[in-house]
Amino acid sequence: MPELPEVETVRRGLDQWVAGRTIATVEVLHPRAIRRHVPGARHFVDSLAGRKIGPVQRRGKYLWLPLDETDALIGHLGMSGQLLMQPAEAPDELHLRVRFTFIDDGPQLRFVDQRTFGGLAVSPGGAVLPAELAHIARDPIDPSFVDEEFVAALRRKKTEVKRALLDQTLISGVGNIYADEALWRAQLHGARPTDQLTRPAARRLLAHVRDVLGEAIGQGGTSFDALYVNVNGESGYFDRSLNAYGREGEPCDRCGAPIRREAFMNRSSYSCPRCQPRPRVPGLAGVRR
DNA sequence: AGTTGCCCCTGCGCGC
DNA sequence: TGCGCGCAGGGGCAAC
Repeated sequence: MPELPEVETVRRGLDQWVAGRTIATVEVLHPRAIRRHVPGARHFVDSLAGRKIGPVQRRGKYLWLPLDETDALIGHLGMSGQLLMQPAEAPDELHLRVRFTFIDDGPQLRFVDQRTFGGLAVSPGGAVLPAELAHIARDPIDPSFVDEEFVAALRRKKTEVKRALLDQTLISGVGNIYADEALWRAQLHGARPTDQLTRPAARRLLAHVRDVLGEAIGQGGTSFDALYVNVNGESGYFDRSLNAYGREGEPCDRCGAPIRREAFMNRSSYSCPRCQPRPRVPGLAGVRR
């Protein structure tokens, strides 16, 4: 569920609550939550106890907590993961997977994940940038993101533009909601072939991606239900600003035509049938419906 | 080598 | 009331 704005909101909260604190104990309540930590649960627990956490980092939808400026604890929220700060006396959440306590006896850090697509792992030597995240591109909020490199790489691809936006090795942090929102703003249908986009069109799309992500961060992300909340259990408010995602049948905020929903990769895409017409003569990438 | 699908899970809302 | 189906903010990896 969480995309860049939601993960960034969690990162900021985590940074306030855990940076500078030292882990006392770690409890793994579900093995799937650390399946990416190959050496196993015992090793995971042992390599975290006594470690001091540094400033919380993010790339795309991944988070990491530097440990003593050497290793890192990597986290991904998947579709339903939460990182929550809780007092020790708070009852265990139904889907509590991993619990961290600290030597200061302050609030616990809890990883809660209904669908278990998320997970945690320790990255040896990963404090600056975990090697496990080397394949993740920079996100468009990152000051080191190079716009013209993205524009060129996008236009080199032979795929549909929405698929490209979701490709975390090309541009990270964008998921199903914000891809649809950026495409709505750019008035592009997601099935448009990337190699037919002009440079100006690609630049406009990138600007809209960056804008919508930034605005959503300002609202604390998008919450449709209790599955996405920040570290204090609070919802975000960007759902009020959505123009396309989840709005099937509602009037387009630009032209009034009813927003359409189309099947896309076992999910859905939302767009305006008038502002975002399907590509006319489909190239090879545009045949699929 | 680049691109496309399948699959991993749990829970909720809907229609019958 | 109950059950089956479709659907949900993601991504790794096998198969083309």
